[in-house]
Amino acid sequence: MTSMNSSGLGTRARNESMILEAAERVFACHGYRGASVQAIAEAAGLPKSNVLYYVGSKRKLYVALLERMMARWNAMLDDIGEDDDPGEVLEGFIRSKMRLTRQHPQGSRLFAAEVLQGAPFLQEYLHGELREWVRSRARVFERWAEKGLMDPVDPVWLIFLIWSATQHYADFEAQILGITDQTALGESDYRAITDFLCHVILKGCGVRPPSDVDSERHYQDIQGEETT
Amino acid sequence: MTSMNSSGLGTRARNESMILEAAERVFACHGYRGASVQAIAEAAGLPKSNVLYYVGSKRKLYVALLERMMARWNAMLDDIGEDDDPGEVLEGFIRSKMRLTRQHPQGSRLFAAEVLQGAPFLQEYLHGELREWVRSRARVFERWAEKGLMDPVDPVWLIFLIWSATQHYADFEAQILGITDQTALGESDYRAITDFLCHVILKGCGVRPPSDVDSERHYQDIQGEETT
DNA sequence: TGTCGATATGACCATTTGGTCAACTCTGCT
DNA sequence: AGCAGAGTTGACCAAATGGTCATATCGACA
Repeated sequence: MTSMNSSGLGTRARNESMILEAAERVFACHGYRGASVQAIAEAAGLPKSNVLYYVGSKRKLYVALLERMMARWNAMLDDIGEDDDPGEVLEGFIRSKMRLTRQHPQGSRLFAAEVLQGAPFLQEYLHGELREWVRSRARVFERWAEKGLMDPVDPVWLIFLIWSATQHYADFEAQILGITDQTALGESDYRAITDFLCHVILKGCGVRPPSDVDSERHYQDIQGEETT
Repeated sequence: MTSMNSSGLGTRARNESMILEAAERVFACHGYRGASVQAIAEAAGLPKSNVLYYVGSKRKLYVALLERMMARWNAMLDDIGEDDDPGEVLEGFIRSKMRLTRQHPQGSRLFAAEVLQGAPFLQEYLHGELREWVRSRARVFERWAEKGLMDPVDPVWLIFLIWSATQHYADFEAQILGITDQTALGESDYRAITDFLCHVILKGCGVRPPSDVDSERHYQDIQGEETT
């Protein structure tokens, strides 16, 4: 029987998750080089030696965090076909990405920091899995455009537009809070932003929005006017 | 007469600009903490002591770079009024921001890294100048919406959308190159991306595009279809 | 030629870096 | 009680960190 303490997790599991959480914050803030094991240890409330005992090395810790974030991202992706409804698919993509950003802001920033330094640890992933995913989507978008279901925009840039617009609310949170004079973005902010992005992007590439009244009542006041 | 060498600049001016250029690269890549004076010195091809002789300290160098970038940003901003044409203003904004991103990718990344770590050196700027600039724009956008010249979208989020979509092509260049399997984004890429963003964003918030045939022939094939 | 300020740089310093290691405690089992 | 393995941690290391300083060289002008 593996020992269990009051928290319900084994010692190893509990400490490792504390370390991962703390490390995600520190790496997201200062990048790989700028983060020190000492700072991570302090953020986790453990001595440096203990951190290294669990994770082995700074590099292994960093890679583990990146892999966790990529796993979250992959878990979000569902497959699509050219017979699906463009509006539903695009809106679903925007909403999923926004949810990911909201639920894992530190992970999103960690990813941003990694890409900022040239993605030395993610080359393989970017050139492999992710590229294939983007291409498969792009093909479907092109078919939709041929069918007249959306404007003939470059699908890859459309994906990047969605990526950037959603990613922004994690990576540039400090800028947004500074400009809007808030201390945090609340649930209502995220809902409104998501609705805004769905409205502008779908309309902007000529996609008819999905007309599901049952789900979460998407557009509210913004929707309805079609340039009269 | 201040001495002039073969390059036409004084020794000080020449070395300082070399150091600034090198430092921008290194800071953009690794952030403030992750960048070392040694690395900057090597990138500039000078001994570390010489770098510190010119710039005083790592912190002063970093602040100088941020200020230079903010100056570039400020230089880009032109004032607008509610009588201006929404399409022209929005498109001008997108094109200006895209040009800034293209001409100073390292500076853009430097800014991103600074905001990622919570913008400790830019709090004042974000809460002051930049906030007022955003607010003044927002007021004009709202008037346009009241006049029926655009959809009643939240103007602040619209500004952030433009910011993120353009900023993305500097900050996430590694990701874009990885996915599109290129080694660099060329002039034609930037032109096409800019046109794409203008198309989607203007159309997405219900703004009639400016009809200037004379300027640089903006939309080309993409334009013309209005959801038929 | 000598002088003076700007430029250049190696030697050096205290501190911090990632990482190792031996010693220690704790916990469960026989 | 005694043993074993997991967990814990301070001491320690070589390397790198930001920064100082004394010294040396340069170019222009007297």
